[in-house]
Amino acid sequence: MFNRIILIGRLTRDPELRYTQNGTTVATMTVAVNRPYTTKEGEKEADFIDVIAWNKLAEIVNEYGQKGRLALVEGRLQIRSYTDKEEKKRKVAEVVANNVRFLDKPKQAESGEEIDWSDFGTEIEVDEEDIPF
Amino acid sequence: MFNRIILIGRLTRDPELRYTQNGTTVATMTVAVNRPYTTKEGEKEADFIDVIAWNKLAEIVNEYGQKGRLALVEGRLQIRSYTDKEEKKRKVAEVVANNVRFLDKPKQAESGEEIDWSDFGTEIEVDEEDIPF
Amino acid sequence: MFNRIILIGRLTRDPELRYTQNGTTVATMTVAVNRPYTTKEGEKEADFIDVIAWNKLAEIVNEYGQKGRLALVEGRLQIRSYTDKEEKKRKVAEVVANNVRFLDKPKQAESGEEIDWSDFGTEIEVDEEDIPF
Amino acid sequence: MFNRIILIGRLTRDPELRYTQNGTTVATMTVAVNRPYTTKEGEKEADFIDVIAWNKLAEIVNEYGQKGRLALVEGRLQIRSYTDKEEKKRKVAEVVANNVRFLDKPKQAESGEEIDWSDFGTEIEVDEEDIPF
DNA sequence: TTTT
DNA sequence: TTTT
Repeated sequence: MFNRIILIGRLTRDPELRYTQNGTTVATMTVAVNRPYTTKEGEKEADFIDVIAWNKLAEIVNEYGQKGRLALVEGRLQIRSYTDKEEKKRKVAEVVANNVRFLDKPKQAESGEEIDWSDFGTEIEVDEEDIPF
Repeated sequence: MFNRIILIGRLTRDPELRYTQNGTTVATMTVAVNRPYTTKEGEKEADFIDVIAWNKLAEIVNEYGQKGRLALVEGRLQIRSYTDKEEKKRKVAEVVANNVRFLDKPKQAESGEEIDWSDFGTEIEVDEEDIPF
Repeated sequence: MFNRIILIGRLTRDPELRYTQNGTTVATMTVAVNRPYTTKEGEKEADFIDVIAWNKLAEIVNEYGQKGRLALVEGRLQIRSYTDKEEKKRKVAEVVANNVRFLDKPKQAESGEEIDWSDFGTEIEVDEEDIPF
Repeated sequence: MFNRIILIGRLTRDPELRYTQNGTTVATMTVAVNRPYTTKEGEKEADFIDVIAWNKLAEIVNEYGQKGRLALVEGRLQIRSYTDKEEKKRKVAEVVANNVRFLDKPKQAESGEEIDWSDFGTEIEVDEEDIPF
C-alpha cells in the first residue's frame, strides 16, 4: 500500500541505457550507499543498490549521471522473481526511480569539453503512469 | 550516505524469532506491499519484502506481529552478498527495520483469550546503535 | 532541492472543498499526528497539521475523507508568507499533498446508506504538474 | 502516529546555539528549500523552514553548519501553539531534527585557517529519547 | 531576517 | 563488476 525509498549515494559506474522491445527507454545504474557505521575492524561498508529508471527520467539519468557522482534517488523497492537456468527460483531487488537528482557538481569534462551546469539541482520527477513496470 | 525506506503492507506470515551466537535477538518477517498499479490483465501485483529487526524491536515485532496484520516499517535497505554451495555469488536484499508500527487492530485472540490493546499505534523505535549489523 | 513529508494521522474534521477564481478545485483538511512521547504528566500530545490538496486529489480527499479517518499523507512542506490586517508579517505552514491514502475502513454510513469500499487502500497520487501552487 | 520529513536545502544563516534553563543545548537554523517549479514569471521560489536540533546534534550542527552550506535534514514536523501579547492564538511550525548531514564540502576557512574535513558525510543521528520536546 |  |  505504500513503498517509498530515498537514497543518497555515488554511482559505481556510468548508467547503462537500453530499449525494450516496444521502444521504451530504460536506464540502469548502481548506487553505493555507505552504511551508517564502521565494522569492528574499523572498515566502512556500503550497500550497492541497483536502480532502474524509465522513459524521460532514463534519458536524463544517462546524460547527467556518471561514475562517482553523488545522486539522490527516490522511488519504490521492487522485488522481481524469476526462475534461472537450473530451474531455481531467484529474486532480484531494485529501486524503481521516480525522481533522481545529482547533488554535486559534474566532473570537469575531459580535454576542455564544454560543461552543461544546468543540471545541478535540476528536478527530475516522473509521474507513476510513466513507469511501465 | 542516506538510506531510508518506508513501507506499509501486510505480514505474509508470523514473524520468526531467532538468536545469534552471542545471544542477540533477531526477528525476520516478510511484508507484502501492493504495487501502485494493476497489470494489463487487471491483476494486482505485490512486492514481498524481507524485513529484519533486532533486539527489543525484534521482540515487540514477534509479540504483536501476526500473519495478515497491517504494518508500517521504516528502516534502511541492505544488500548482503554471499557465496552459495555452488560457489556462485548471490545477493540478498532486506530491510533492516528501526521502527515498526501496526496500523490495524490485532485479530481477536482465539478462544476468549485476553487481548492486549496497548500495541495499537505504539511507537517502537530503536537507536542505530542497537542494530548490530 | 528536496522536500518530502510523510504523515499518518486522523482527520480532525471533514475536508473543506473550495474553488479558486479560475476554477481549480482545492481541498483543505487538518491531520492530527500524535507525538512519539508522552509528557512528564503522562499526557499525549499531537501536532495538528494543515494539509492542502489540488484538483483530482482534492475531490477524492473530499469524497473519502471524513472526520476521524486514519490517513497517510505524502507531500511537501510549504511555508507561505503574508501580511495581516495589522500590517504584520505572518507565516503559514501547510503540507501540499501529492498522495493521500486512507488506511482504515470508512465509518458505517448513516441510515443504511450504501458503502463504497473501493477506496480502501486506493492509490491516489498526482503529478507535480497538477499542483498549481 | 507517523511524522517524517526529509529536506535538502541551504542554510540561510549560521545556526544559533542556546541553552534551556536546565542546561539543555539547542540549535536553531533556517533551511531554504527551492520549490520544484518556477512561477509563471519564471522566478524561483523557496520555502524557508525553521529547524531545531537538541543536545549533541545541536552542537554538531553548530560546529559544521554555516550559512550557505547544503544540508540534509531528517526529522518530524512540529506545530507549536502559543498566545501572543495581544492574546491571539498563534502557531509556529518547525522541524525537530533527528538527523542532519552536510552534503557539500565546507567553505574554505578564512585566512589560511585549518579545515576539518572529517564532517563531510558524517552521520549525525540521535535517538528520539534525546529530544526533550 | 533569507540559501546556491 | 563496485562509489568518495
